[in-house]
Amino acid sequence: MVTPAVSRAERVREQVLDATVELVAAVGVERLSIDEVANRSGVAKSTIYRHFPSKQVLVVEAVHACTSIPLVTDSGSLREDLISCFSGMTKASYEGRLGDMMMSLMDAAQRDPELNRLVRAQTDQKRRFATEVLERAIARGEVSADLDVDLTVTLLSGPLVYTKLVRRMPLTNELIAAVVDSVLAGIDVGIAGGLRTK
Amino acid sequence: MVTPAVSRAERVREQVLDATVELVAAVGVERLSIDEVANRSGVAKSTIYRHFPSKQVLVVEAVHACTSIPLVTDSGSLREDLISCFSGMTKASYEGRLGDMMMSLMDAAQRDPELNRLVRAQTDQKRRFATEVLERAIARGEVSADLDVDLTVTLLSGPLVYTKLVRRMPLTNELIAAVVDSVLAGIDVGIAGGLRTK
DNA sequence: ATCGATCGCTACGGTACCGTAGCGATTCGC
DNA sequence: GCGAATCGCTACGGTACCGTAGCGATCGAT
Repeated sequence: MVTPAVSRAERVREQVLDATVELVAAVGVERLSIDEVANRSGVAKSTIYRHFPSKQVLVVEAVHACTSIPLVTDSGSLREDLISCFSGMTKASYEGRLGDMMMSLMDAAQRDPELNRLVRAQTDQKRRFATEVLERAIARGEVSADLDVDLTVTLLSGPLVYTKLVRRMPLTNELIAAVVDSVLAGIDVGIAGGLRTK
Repeated sequence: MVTPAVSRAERVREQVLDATVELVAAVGVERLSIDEVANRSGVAKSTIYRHFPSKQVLVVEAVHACTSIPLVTDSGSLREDLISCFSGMTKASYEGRLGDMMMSLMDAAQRDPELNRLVRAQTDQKRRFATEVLERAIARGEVSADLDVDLTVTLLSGPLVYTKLVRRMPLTNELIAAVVDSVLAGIDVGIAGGLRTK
């Protein structure tokens, strides 16, 4: 038999992580059981333990496996960049497989230091992307340097996360645009009026 | 012995609910066990089952037991009312004992219809309070009737919930005021400029 | 004071999951 | 191809929790 494209070890690893993602999305982190992962993945429980020493590690790697880093655009327009940025980020993190895990992940992160670091790192990264977009706008004079960037990121992220996680409503492009436009409108008159030059 | 102020049944009920709140805050809804509630409350497991037929019911009643309805002020100033409204609501729901349960509660609500109704009802009620405040401002002409009230409530609630649940940072009065002021600034110029008459 | 209701306590069988071990079968590196 | 590593499978003892039952003690209403 020829050597397959992916080794057996890799194939096993993928199957296990895939089943883990499905299970966490379905029953949550707390009720995730290795037995069930073994059943769904078709991988023996003993083999799972050979690859992942603990449930904690398994979940962390499963999250990593379905985490994608969205592109940060630089169109020259703050509005366009923010919409693009938040559209990419929210759809990557709060929809699809990762989105289905997110709530349970955040809950478990309150008690698990490892998961806490993971979730916090992802949150911080998303905030950094948005911060970059805002600081570029400041650099080119589109927005006043007096802008409270951190608050603005919260004003932008909050409503979207709240809509998805708490209200469990879809994150439409219309909503993202409406949030961005509303916050930009606030920036326009925010500090002393006419701070946004464009 | 004289008849106590509260009957034994009431005292038992309180002890059980109290221990349940503590435990849910500590280990989450999923890992809540009746055995542990019995240990912490000093109430026998069999007695707990006499009062609460299932863990589901127990959690729901425990949440009800530490839920308070904040007052909705009517100062005549939209800004003051919003700050007062969100200050009361967020501190009632996202801080203290209920706040410690909230994340786990929302996670469990994704899989438990009963908890889902409970969480959704609380969210809807908070939104209704904020909606009332905004509609009163519209009625007295402080804000244009064209205002998208639902979006505005999301713009106000989102950043606060996000700050508390996702970032796990304290909800200071400064933050609440900053969010309210930012959103109000956006409303001012939001639709056609100068919609806020005051 | 009495008597029924309630409670604390203990124990039970049943279930689910843990993490490990042994042993053929399969696969991979050489 | 051949040896070694890996895997699937089964089984194991141990733990935690479930929901129920029995029984003596306590409480509460009359």
